[in-house]
Amino acid sequence: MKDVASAAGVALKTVSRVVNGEPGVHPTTAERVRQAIESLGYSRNESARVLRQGRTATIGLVIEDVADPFYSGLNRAVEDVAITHGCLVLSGSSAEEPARERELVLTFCSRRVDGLIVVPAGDDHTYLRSELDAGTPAIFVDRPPGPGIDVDTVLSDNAGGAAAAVGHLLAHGHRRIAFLGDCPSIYTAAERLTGYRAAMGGLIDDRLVAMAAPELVRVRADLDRMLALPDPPTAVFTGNGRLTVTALRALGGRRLALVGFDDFELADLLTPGVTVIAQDPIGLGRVATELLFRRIGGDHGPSEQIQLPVRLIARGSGELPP
Amino acid sequence: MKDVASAAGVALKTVSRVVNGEPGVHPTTAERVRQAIESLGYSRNESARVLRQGRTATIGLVIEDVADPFYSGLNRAVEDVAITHGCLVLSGSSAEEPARERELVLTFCSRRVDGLIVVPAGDDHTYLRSELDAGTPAIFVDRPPGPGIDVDTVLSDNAGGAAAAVGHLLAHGHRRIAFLGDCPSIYTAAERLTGYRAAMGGLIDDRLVAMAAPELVRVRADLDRMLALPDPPTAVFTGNGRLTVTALRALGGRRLALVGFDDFELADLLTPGVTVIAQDPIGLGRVATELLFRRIGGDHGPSEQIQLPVRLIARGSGELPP
DNA sequence: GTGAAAGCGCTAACAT
DNA sequence: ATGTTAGCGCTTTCAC
Repeated sequence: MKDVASAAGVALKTVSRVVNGEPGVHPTTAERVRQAIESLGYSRNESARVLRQGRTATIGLVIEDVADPFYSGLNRAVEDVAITHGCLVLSGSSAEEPARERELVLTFCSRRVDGLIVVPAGDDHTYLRSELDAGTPAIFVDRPPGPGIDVDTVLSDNAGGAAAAVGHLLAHGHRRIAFLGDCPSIYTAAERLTGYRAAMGGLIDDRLVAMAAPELVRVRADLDRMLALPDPPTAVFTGNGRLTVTALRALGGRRLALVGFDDFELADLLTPGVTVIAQDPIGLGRVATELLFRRIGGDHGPSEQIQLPVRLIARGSGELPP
Repeated sequence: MKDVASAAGVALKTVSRVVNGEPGVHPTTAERVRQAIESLGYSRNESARVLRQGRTATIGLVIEDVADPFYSGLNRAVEDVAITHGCLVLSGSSAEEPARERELVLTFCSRRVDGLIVVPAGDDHTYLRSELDAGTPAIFVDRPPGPGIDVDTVLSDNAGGAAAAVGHLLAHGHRRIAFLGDCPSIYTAAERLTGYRAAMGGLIDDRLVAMAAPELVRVRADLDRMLALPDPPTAVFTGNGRLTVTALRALGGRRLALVGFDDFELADLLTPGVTVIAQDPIGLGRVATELLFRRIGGDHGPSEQIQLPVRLIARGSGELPP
């Protein structure tokens, strides 16, 4: 910038004004400066600007896995909103490991991101306390923070969606409805179990409930065990997208009514089409990011807990008779 | 840092030494400094460090869409390699728009990223010349740069894969093989057309070749037109993952042998399973990022053009008889 | 083993 | 309309 200034025969500040489009520069001078910038191939050093202004024009996004279709859709929505605010997105995958989540968040903070969007992997977020106090806004998405941390939260209606799934199967005549959920330590899995239980009421049979990581071997064993019961399930509710796919593989040809939590591409092309409770990952990302920019903009109102609706999409598998 | 120094009763520089783990600090002093850091909740300002050192420990990644399964897999691979080098990843979606690609790249450059990984949307990359000259390494992935730009490139064997797909269908007795490709202006689409033509040899019939964006209405019209010919195709080769899925939807129940470029989740669960030419998005990302870090590390050897193999996965749809 | 001073490239505040 | 000065928080250099 100094070189540009001397090349254009003006002071540093004038170059700064031109670069930032600030008013109060004579058009002729401005043009001269622009020429100098062009011929020297100058481009402003954002790091220095950041250091001075305190704003990085960057937000940090921690998700479970940037390659997961659910989270990558959310990622895209975050990016699209960020770009309208002139912000870039630093993203990282926690891989469902609390330590990695923490490390990513703290790294983002040391880079002085303007705000954070976090899909938490762990349930202890006390490490965030000092950053929040220091004024870095954070929004939790998909899952709430651990106890004692008061931040904005954007969640899907997990329990309601699960209840709707079960209600749909009940309405189609099923009474023996199994639930395959993810590890109960994961918030969403626990919520969906709650919704399942509420909707099943007195029909609950614990032998029809299995909760663990979505591994093919494990899911196949669970299904085999349930189907070998004297009164086997006639329908199954799977607790997330990966479990749905794993269960379909495990079922092989066996036809069982099925409703899955989470929509996925090609659900309509399978035979039968897969009935799902569709979350709105793009909506989650968009709402969270808009809220984040309100906070960055200085909105210090009480923390908000937003819940987004889910919707049932009937495609055939959930309408099979018992 | 100043506060920490005075709290610990030492000079600024000593705090810096402790923070950076530099040698030459008395253990007792170091401990006192660490206590001060702890109690003040201090964390180093990376922006200032960057300003001073010139390294941002950040790389920029421009892909078509962070939400696309192919590119999000690549994104994850880039992240995983970057993290082993202590780097974070700024990612952005070009949405297949050259202007957006350019803007993202230049924004990343003005933030002084240590390196760039680009899936180009446009074919004019002269705007990168000055950045490359300034020493910012860039790796192009999936598609090569426009003319006159000499950078490292990591591509899949598009033509070879397409030829293998057609060869597979020929081996199963097909002679009337259609090709549904993406816009021919996209490098990969053009390469795959080349491979298709080479493998078809004298069997080429231009009425069986259609290239345009993967929209359901258009793909359905193309297929309908081809299937209404006096000698309709008995097989189709689709030029990318989205076209494969769109073609499957457009075909509805009609059984036609099919091989698709790009693997996708659930390809094995459809009936019949979908035979594909599988690219290795994770390999592309990993190889590109490893090469990038070699460049960042000071390797100024001649630019490399790397081609990754693809492999055919037979699942049923490509083995249907004519 | 420790510290003082200079300066990275920029912008904010205050001249002129 | 333009220029001057100070300083963002850190690392580098060199002195103690």
